[in-house]
Amino acid sequence: MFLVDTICNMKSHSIYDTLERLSNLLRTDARGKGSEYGLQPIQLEALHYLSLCNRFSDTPMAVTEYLGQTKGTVSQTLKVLEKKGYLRKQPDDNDKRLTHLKITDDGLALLKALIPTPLFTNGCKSLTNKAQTEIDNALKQLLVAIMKSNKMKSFGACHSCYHNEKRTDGYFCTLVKKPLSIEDIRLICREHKEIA
Amino acid sequence: MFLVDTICNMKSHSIYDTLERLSNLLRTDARGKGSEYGLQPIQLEALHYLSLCNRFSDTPMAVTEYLGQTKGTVSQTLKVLEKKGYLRKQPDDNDKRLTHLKITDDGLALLKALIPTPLFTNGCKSLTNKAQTEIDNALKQLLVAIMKSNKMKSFGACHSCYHNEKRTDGYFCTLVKKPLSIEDIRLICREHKEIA
DNA sequence: AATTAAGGTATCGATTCGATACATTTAATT
DNA sequence: AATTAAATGTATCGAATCGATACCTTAATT
Repeated sequence: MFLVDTICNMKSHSIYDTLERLSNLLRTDARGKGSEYGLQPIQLEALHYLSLCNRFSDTPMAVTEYLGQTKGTVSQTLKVLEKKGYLRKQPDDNDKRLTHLKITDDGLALLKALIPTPLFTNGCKSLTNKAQTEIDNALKQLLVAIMKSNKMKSFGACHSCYHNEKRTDGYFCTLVKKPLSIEDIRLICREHKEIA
Repeated sequence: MFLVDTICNMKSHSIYDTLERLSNLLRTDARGKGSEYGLQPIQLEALHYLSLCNRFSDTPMAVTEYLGQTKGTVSQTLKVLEKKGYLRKQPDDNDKRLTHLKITDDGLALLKALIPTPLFTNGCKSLTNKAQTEIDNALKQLLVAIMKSNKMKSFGACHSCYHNEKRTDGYFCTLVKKPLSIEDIRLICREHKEIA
């Protein structure tokens, strides 16, 4: 195993190991901080997603796809968040199957206090701006590589999306056929498709 | 929030978000692959740790510290792994409180098949060696920064440990007061202390 | 010898999570 | 236009995670 790694210069084991440890650190910290508010890690992540997505991607199904769980599980998670007053449900005007999930002010305040977690913020503060930028780029590169080679939904922002058109009066999504604001194109979308 | 990020060139939000997504991808994949063998993500991670640690760090308490859980939880995890035949418990010769956890051949075969997960391996294969090295370094840098600034146990390998001495006939740990082999100093230790 | 600390197990309750079934609404097909 | 298929969302069940607590055994300390 080690021999093969050396010959092929495959770093996948090393990258995986480090990522697994970072993942555990984050999850443990999120669990600790979230428990002060009676929230589980997955509930915090769902709320976090809702603070980053656009108005076409704030439904239970979108959360389900983003978090890689089943819709039954997500349904329960959302019920808890709603009961605690961190989000409210809002029926869609046109499609009666859809429910939009809107974060409340309490929810936003919670996220601001907990994300990124203190443990993580401390760590980043000790790094130079240059190092932070390099780490940021490296992580994004890895994420894109994994998503592309496994043909997964990218959940990128509209500004890098195939369906987004720049027009004289702003932006326009050719998929949902609606105009997009400056705010919109910075948020992530479940229908995102990377520009060829 | 965004304004502050720009002024201070703080990438912590971006890094956190990407890391959270990568973490979810890994966990979801590990859950899916592990379930084919009746194993949960945390059980796989415990087994994975035991394949990386040295003979002074293969106890339930060490696993507890590494995974950031409580010893009760870990006790259950280990019971499952033992019942499924992926590890066996071995009492310590000197300290009757201690139990060493030894991975079986079945356990090793399982890890070889599941770690890194296919999703992850696919992603890495699409990257150049140079990119992989950069990502590997970036992740390690981030991990060390977080651990140092939060004064956490490093769980590094002996070759970078304060307690490890190079001697004429090999290596020696001045903490546990025992000689170390070439194999030993490549494994991670719960007592690891970074050289000054 | 008595006390304290450490390693480990057992048990409980709240929560996660996948699987399944179900209801409602929309889209597709005939 | 009527029927069928697909998509969204909820409810329920069982297995498993996880923290908390209590408890036992052994080692270290006083």
